[in-house]
Amino acid sequence: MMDERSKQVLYAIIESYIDKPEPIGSRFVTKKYSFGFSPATIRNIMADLEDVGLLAQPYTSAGRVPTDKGYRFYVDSLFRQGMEVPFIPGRQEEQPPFKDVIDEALGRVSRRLETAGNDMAEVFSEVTNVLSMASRYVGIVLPPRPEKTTFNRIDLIRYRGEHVVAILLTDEGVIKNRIIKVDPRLSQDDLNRITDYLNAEYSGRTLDEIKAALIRRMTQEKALWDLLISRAIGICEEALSFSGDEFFVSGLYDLMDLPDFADIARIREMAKAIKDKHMMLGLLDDLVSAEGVQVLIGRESSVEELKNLSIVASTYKEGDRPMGVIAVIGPTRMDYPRAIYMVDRVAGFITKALSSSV
Amino acid sequence: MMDERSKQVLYAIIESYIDKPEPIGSRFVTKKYSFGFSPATIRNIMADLEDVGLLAQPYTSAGRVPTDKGYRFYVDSLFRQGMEVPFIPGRQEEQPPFKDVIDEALGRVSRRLETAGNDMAEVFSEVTNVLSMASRYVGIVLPPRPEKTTFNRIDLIRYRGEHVVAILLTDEGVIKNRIIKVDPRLSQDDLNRITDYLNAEYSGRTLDEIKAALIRRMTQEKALWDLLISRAIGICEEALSFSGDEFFVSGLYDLMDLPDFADIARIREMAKAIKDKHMMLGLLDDLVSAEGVQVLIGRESSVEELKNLSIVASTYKEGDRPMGVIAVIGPTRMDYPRAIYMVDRVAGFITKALSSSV
DNA sequence: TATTAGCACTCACATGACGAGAGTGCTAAC
DNA sequence: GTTAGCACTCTCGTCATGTGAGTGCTAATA
Repeated sequence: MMDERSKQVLYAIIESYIDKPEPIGSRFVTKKYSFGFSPATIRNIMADLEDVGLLAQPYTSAGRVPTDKGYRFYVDSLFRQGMEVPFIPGRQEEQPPFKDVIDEALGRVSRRLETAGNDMAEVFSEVTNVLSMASRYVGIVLPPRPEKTTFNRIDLIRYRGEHVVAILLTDEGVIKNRIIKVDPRLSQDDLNRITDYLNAEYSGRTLDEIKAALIRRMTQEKALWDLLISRAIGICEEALSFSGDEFFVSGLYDLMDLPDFADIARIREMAKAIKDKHMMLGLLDDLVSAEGVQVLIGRESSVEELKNLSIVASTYKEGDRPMGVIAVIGPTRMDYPRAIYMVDRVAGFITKALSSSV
Repeated sequence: MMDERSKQVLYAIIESYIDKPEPIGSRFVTKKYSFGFSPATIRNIMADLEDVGLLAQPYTSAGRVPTDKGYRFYVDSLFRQGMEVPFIPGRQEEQPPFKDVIDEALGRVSRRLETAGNDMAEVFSEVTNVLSMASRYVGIVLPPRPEKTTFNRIDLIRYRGEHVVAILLTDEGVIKNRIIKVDPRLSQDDLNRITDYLNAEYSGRTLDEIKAALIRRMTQEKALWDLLISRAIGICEEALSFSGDEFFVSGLYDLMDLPDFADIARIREMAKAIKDKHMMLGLLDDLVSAEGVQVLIGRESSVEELKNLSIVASTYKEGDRPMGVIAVIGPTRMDYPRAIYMVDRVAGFITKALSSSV
């Protein structure tokens, strides 16, 4: 096991490197902190840390740089210490208090939303901005997977001849509309009867369940039911079929200002990775079941494009059901305490918004 | 006035430069085309073209590069010739026929939309992608300014206690929903009466007109009207108040692959410019009234951030009313014939989609 | 035994010199 | 009016060189 001193040196290097992405030398460490040792001693410690794979040298006789494993060690220690930044002798606390930033931003959002009455689409979009602003990295918010949401009601409105607009409301405040074609002979009365039926039948169940139920019905008893209901089922089927592969992203451009993305190849790689909705969804979807804030550092995600990026994610819930995921993406050299705090706060905010709106 | 030969040399240089953004030398021109003159003669012509400001030299004794004015000359000649690319002796026609690209893409979109029944939000999103793919630059689509759209009907649906969801349908297929707070004592019957009233009163008028009418009423006769109607007006007011400062953008990342954005500063500048919704809206909004395809080259837009970018834009219409704008943004060194063609086609497509859906 | 001073060594990076190459402008000949 | 010829200019890549930051190792020190 590593002794306390080695850890402190590791943390010092990580923090310094996060602050400025240049290889950290032994002399620098002694100057910035007050370990009470000479550079030579620090050098020995650094060599040891390199041996265990927590630090790396970009080239012989340069300063040291944290490895993914080093960040992992640091983050794990953060979690063990209840997110308190570890002690390092002589550290200057120059950090502006980032906790106020998010308080203020979320306060503004909730005030703004009061008038809008918790339209969740608004919430998600606003909150994505807040997340990226506050973390200074890319903010991502996955709205509730449509299938997990709870059917509140559906309405059908005649629209231009043979179309109806199906408006689907869920308990979570998510609203979907779809234009679908229907038999032009259906009157608004017919439509009303259909919606009455659907609302009575399915209210309070998740869209997942409803889909399953619909399929069962359509196969089992297809000829038996009366025309209206079979139509209702068809319409409902159509209304429930949306892709659900959308999510909110914000802050991509600000990320470009980081020195980590000084060369164009990196920017492109990053943009490509984040644009890859499919991969992103797969990755974040896996986290929906997890508890608390999750951190994926560089190669840990085993996605080649993300090798230089870290993800800090958390689920938000409705009651005790996890509904969706929010995340911050930034360079592996990320201000983890800040990012973790932001993600946690924002996830809490959404959870609260969801429960208060029921 | 310039003689034919000078023009051809200008066009040759512009086309060559568009093909590959490196200063074009006299020798190169004689090799690639067959003017039948020696490099020395071409040099003389080039010097003349530089004198009138159509070409520029990055540094003494480098090849020539087109200026904004040069592109403008080229584009104007395109317009004069009905978009036919000008004649240049000995040009190889190696261009793959780009007209097929867009045909194919738009075909796919319309097939896809048939089932979805012309949900305009879908149309705009799809079409933005097509535009950026086909042009290979950034595609931008401004949906109809909400105020210009025509009220079709409004529906109010009770939702969780004191909220109602207001669903606003326009003739243009644009659907807006807003959650608004209402007096909880209003029954669904009351709501129905309100919508009946609003639908009867305002159907077929533009949201602009309606807003004006609402304001007139609210001030003029506020106490006189019965409670329900005053409520109806209040709700309608709320339902009509949305920002409308959103637009669709696609293809920003592909733009980064262009050699024009080889250095990071340019990318950042570009991203910033395009992200600046306010500026963008202002710029494009001005074009709504214009006829046909508009081209803004570099500094012509008099927006500092756009000095290296060109915009090719066109309005789409509903009937003869211009509803919104689409545009392609790329480097001033843009394949103008292609971009103009794409913008024109896509604008036509949207116009058709709008009219066929009425 | 842990720490440190001293020192030789390594490597990236900035600087400047240099030559090759592309392209020009000009002049004189065609 | 056109072109060949030529001197000239400027960029860019390469190479040599020096500097500085930082290391690892060894021997001296507390």
